[in-house]
Formats: sequence, structure tokens, C-alpha cells
Amino acid sequence: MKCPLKKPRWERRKDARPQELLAAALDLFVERGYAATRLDDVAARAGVSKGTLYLYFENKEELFKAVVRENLIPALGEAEGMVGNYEGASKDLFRDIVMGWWERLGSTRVSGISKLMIAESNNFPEVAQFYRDEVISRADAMVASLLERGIRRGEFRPVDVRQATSVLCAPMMMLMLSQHANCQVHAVTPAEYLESFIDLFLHGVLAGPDK
Amino acid sequence: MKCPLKKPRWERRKDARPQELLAAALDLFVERGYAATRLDDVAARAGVSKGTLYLYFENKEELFKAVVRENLIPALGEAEGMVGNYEGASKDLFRDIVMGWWERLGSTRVSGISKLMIAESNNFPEVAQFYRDEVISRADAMVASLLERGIRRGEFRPVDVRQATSVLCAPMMMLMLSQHANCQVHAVTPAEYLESFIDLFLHGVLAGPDK
Amino acid sequence: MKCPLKKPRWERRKDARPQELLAAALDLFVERGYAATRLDDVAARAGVSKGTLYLYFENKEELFKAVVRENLIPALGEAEGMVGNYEGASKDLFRDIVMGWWERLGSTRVSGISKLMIAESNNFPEVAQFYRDEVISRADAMVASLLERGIRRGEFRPVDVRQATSVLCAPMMMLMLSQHANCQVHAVTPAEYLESFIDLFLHGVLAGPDK
Amino acid sequence: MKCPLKKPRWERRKDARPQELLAAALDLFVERGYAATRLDDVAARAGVSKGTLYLYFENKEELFKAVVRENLIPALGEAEGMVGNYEGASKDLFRDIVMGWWERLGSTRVSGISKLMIAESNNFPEVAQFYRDEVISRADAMVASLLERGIRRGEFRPVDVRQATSVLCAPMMMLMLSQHANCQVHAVTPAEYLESFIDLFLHGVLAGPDK
DNA sequence: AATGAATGAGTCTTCATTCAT
DNA sequence: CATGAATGAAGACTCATTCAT
Repeated sequence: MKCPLKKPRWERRKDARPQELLAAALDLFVERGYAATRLDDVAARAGVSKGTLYLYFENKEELFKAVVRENLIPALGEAEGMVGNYEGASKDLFRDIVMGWWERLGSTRVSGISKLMIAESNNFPEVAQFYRDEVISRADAMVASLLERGIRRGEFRPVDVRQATSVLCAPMMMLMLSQHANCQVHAVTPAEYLESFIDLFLHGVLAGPDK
Repeated sequence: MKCPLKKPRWERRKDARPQELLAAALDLFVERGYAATRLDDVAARAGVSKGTLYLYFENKEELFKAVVRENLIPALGEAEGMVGNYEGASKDLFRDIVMGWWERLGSTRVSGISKLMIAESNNFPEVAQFYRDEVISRADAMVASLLERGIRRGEFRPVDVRQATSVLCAPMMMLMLSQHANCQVHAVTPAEYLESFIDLFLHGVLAGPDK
Repeated sequence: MKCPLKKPRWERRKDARPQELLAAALDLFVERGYAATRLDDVAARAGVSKGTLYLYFENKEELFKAVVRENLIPALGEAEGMVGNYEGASKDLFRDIVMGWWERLGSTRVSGISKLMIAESNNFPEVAQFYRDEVISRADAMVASLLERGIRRGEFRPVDVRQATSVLCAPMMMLMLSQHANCQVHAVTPAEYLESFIDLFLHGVLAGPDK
Repeated sequence: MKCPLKKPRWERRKDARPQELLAAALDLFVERGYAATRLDDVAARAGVSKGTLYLYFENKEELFKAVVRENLIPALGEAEGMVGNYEGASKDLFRDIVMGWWERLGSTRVSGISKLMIAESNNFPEVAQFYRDEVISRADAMVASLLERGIRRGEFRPVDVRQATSVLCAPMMMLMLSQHANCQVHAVTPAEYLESFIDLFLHGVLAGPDK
């Protein structure tokens, strides 16, 4: 007779395991960075033993790549789709992209991956290469096409797109970073920050007549 | 028999030692980050042995604090002085501050400290506390007073100062970060970036009539 | 409902399983040695799962013993029979034994087991004991009886049999070893080596008159 | 006042350390093989901590190479010198080389390195390459030149030198192996074995008239 | 003041074996 | 019978810090 009270040494969770491990890994990568994240801790947080991690991911690097693929790539695809198919004013598209990014990534723990990459890309060149190829270059292209659309339609000033893309992305990057770094003085809420950002980006800081 | 009057030929270097160690430490902290910097390497780059490091600095953390004090604090003081005593248009003060920061810090390896702090402040809370108290809060106050001056004099729109400070600092932070992170696609030079930044910050992105 | 009369289509393989596992195990033991052979790999090469291995063999040690029983013991019996029943000149028996050993074992991957035992017997005392009892002592006795036959019949010089057995087996062992070790400089083919061996063993190296 | 009874955490032994470590490493490599030797154990046997090992040797492979350089290379040089300068009968040179090898290497724990290489060269290709280049090829050349000398002077039969070198080295290799492998049935002492070997090698096994 | 030898806890990774299904 | 998920002990290597000289 089976005794339903006896706890098995482990529970078979084949299908759920990778997701659980990826979630635990995301938490710790974001919290501690790449190098400082111990795989032991990832396993423990997912409720499995160290060895189990290696059943699903070849090593630390592959685990990290899987975290990026799971969490960043899909959102990127959506943004690309939105920019490609939008049918409204470019300033509205801009706001929608910013706000969509904020809800989908910026405000979640996923944004910590940006911090991690900036922090440690020098120490892990292969991870950096992967990230540039799969994330950064696609995100840049997406923002650039947004700006080009605005200029083409006469809604934006004809600024240099490459440069403006960089400047434009910077505050968004920083907002992600500031949420995960304890070296900021948090005097401003993200919502306030975003409003200021959109306002400043669209109108500049100069008072009307002086411009 | 020891003759205390005879100066050994390395006497002169005694006072230079801490400087040499700080220079070596700055290089490596910037290049690799806090955790990944080995004190062995710092000592080797300064041409001394590992043990010597501990004669001048209690431990890794104190070494890092000394690097910050040596490299960041003086420049902050200068900027504070400039904002307090400026006698021209605010948009020129803004440009002078940005360009002065760029020459004095942003374009030098010191800017790597920003990356380091953002990256690792979570893992080293005491270092983070020190950095917030000694650097971030003073820099924020300085920029805020710059904006207040522009608004007070009617040169800037009456934006929310706290928020605008954050948004304004973001691209400057990012420019520092991007110089030390291999995860950016470097399509834009710092000079171009800064011009775009000043232009966008002053005028916004919208085309004239639409505003 | 189970129907005990219907033969499932994999039934036939049931009996073949141990053989497939033993073949895979032989390959890997020979290629990598005892400790370095992973049971995972054995199972994979046999096309079954790791767990299945444990249905047929209690553990790694028993698997290895089974490999030895399967591959070495039968050939030993044949050689013993040949020495016992031979009806020709002892130098021909010697050549037949050497060549038979070469074809049956020496030139096949089975010879890798000798390397393995020499290499790792110290680390696995129980395996070593088994091998001495089941293989080495029987092979020694077989060669000794060959020499004794030659001496008894006046065909061989009356050398010390125990000693000559050891010296005689050495080049055969070495030929087996050299086929599985990458630390030899393979200047000589096995065929050449065997001819030289038989020639030197029968006649010695000294030129005629000097002897 | 210094208390001479207080035991220091460690003793400064800079000059002696490498030798002590090499001796410990030789012991364990010979006893257990390359892969099965734990660097922890090497350090412990030398009376130091794990980390100390890494002050003197970059990693396991370099430690092993150092063991080979320390223990095998010098003896090889001596043998080469003896063959080059010998002034007597070749059969005496042969005996001297064999006996010198026996005293200098064969009978010592150094001979265990041969076992190790044969056993594990497949699993550690770079170690194998080093060993072939630095040891095997030189030893082979030395033995070959010995045989050539005998043949040139009419003392040895004009056998094929390459082949005979291989066959000749085999029993010496085996004698080394058998001392370190527990899979042999030790019925013969090394002295007896060597005498038989020299006798058989010089005269062959066949009875006089029959040859 | 300066050295650098020594330490040992910490981290990634491997693999024989177990066992619920 | 067969599977393969899970375990956990073990081993190579690193590095901040200490301390005898």
C-alpha cells in the first residue's frame, strides 16, 4: 500500500524545471551580477540540487543566454512589430514604445540584465558578443526606424538618426540601471522620470521665445 | 650600525607609493570591476608586492574608497564652484559644465568608476553607501542648482527640477558607461553624442510648427 | 488487459541487450580506461538509458568483470587446449600460440583491457584481484607449460621456466599496450614486431661465432 | 620576548619547496595515476596547503611535466653519454645500459611514470605529446644507436634496428610496469627477470644444435 | 618599510548511483 | 522492463588576507 505521506527525495517536474531554473537564474543574475551569481544558489532557489542545473544547461554561460532568450528576445520582437505597423502620429508611437517597453521590461526585474551586461561585458567577451548580436543591435535598429519614420513624415526635426538613437536610449537605459543599482539617490519615481523624459525629448528644455 | 641621517636612495619614492598604487588600482578597477580586480594585479602594476599594498590600505574596500577620493571628489568641488559663481547665460553654463565634466572625468578612465558602482553596488553595500554620500548626492545637488538658476533667470522652462536632473544626468552617465562596456554598438563618437545631447536637451526633438 | 501470449516486437532484443551493453562497455573501457569511462556514455553507445545499465549489471565493477568474462576467458581456454594437445615441434607451437593470440586478442580492441588493468589495478583492488585470479594466472600457466614442453622434448634450452615465461610474455604485453597508448613512437608495425620477436626469442641477438 | 615554542602557521621553505612538492607529486602520480591524483593530496603529502602548490606550478599538467623533467631527463642524458663514449664489447655495453637503467630508474618509483603514460596518454593528449617529444623519442634513439654499434662492430647479428629496438625495450618497459601494477603474478624477482632477459636477448631460446 | 610565501574558504563542473514513474 | 530526472560528494583552481622575515 502506498503511503501518500512519504515525501519523495525529489519530485519529477521535467516540463516545469527549465522555467523554474530560468526564473531563479534571472533573479540572481539581476540581483548579484553574472560573476557573483553562484550556480549553487540558482539551484537552491529553484528547489533543486546543483547537479540538476547541469541537466538543463551546459554551463553558466548557456544558462545566462537562455535567460536572455527567454526574457528579452520576445519583447524585442513585439516592439519591432509595433514600429513596423503603427498607424498614428510618431510622437504617439514614441510614447507607446516607451511605455510598452516600460511595462514589458523596464519596470520588471528583466531590466537588471542591462546592468549586468554593462557591468561585466568586459570580463566575459563571449557573453558580450552574444548580447550585442541578439539584443543591442536589434534594439538600436528598432529605435532608429522609429526616428526615421518621424522624420520621413515631417513630424520630427531631421536630426542625425544614429546619434539621436544613442541619446534617446540613454535615459531609458539609465532608468533600468537605476532600479538595480544602490548607488543612485532615488529622488524621482520612474513615472515622473518617464514623463520628464518624454517631455524633454519632444520639446527640449529651452523656454519658448528664446529658442 | 644604522645612520638615521643618511637618506637611502628610495626615500623619495616613499611618498609617491600611495599615488602609484592608486593609479594602478584605478586602472584595474575600471577595466575589470571591483570584485574581478585582484590585489595581486594592482600590486604588480604598481611594481610592488602584494604585502606592500596592505601597508597603505587596510583592505580592498579602503583602497577603492581612496581611489574615489583621489579621482572624483576634487572634480566635483570644481564643478560646484563653477555653478555657484558663473556669470553668463545658463545655456552656456550648461554647456560649460557638460564639456568640463567631459574633459575632466567623462573622457578619462575615471568614468569607469561609474560603471563599477552601478554594476556592483548591490554586492558591496558599504562601498555603495560611501559612494552615494560622497559622490552621487553632491553631483545631483550641483546639477539641480544649475537648472534652478536657469529657471530662476527665465532662461529654462519651469520644469520639475528633481525629475529633470535625473533625466539630464542619464545621457552623461550612459556616455561614461558606454565607453567602458563592450555591449554597446559604437556607432556614435562621444563628440557627436554630446552635441546631440546638448541640442536635444535644449530644443527637444519636435519640429517647429508642431510644438 | 495484458495478453501474455502476444510477443511484443522488441522481445527478441531482450536477450541481446547484455551483449550490446558489453560491446559498448568494451569500446569505452579500452578507449578511455576504467575510471574515465562514464556509464552514461556506455549506455548511450548501446542505445539505452543509464538506468537500463543497472538492470543488467549491479555497478561499474560488475560491468567490467562481465566484459572480461565475455572477451578474455574463452580465448584463454582455447590456447590452453592447443598447448595441451599439440603434436608438432615446440617452435611451431610457439609460433602458433603467438600468432593465434595475435589474431584472437592481440590485434583486437580486447587487448586494451591489458592496458587498463596495468594502468588502474592499483586504484581498484577488487577488480585487480579478479583479473589476477581469472586471467593472469591462467595465461602464465599456459605459457609455462609451453616452455616446459619444449625443454622436456629437448627442443628448447633448459632455461628457468618461471623467469622465461615472464620475459616471453613481456613483448606480447607491450605490443598490446603500444596499440592503445599514444606515448609510443610507432616506428614498427605489429607484423614486423612479431617477426622480430619470434626470431629474437628463438635465436638471440648474438652473431654466430661469438656465442 | 620571542617565544620559541610557538609554532608558526607555516614555515618559510622557499628553496626546498619545489623539490618537496615534486617528490610528493611523483609518489602520488606513480601510485594512483595522473587523473586519480588529487592535488590536495600532493599538497598534503608535502605538508603544505592546496594553494601553495599553485605558487610553484601553474596547474596539474605543469606539475607533471616538472616531475618528468626532474626525474627522467637527467638519466636519459647519462645513458646517451654512455652509449656515445663506450670503449668495450657491445654485449657489455648492453649489460651496462640495462643495469644502469635498472639502478637509476627501473627499480625506483620513477619507473611508475611509464605506467602512467601508457595508461593515460589517450586521455591527456598534450601530456602525451610532451612525453613523446622529451622522453620516448630520445630513449628510442639511444637504444637504436646501441644496436647499431653492435652490428657495425660485427658483434651483433645484422637485425633490423628499428624492430629490434622495439622488441628490446618491451621487456624493460614491462619490468617497470609490473612493479607498479597489481595485476601481475609476481613469481619472478626483478634480478632474475633481468638475467633471463639479457641471456635470452643475447642467445635466444633454441637449443644449440637445432639452431 | 617591504617582501612574498602560505593559507583555506569558495566556485564551477563531473559522474556513479538511486528511484519514481 | 525501461526510463531519465535527481542527487551530492568530489576535484581543479582562485584570491583576499596574514605574517615571518
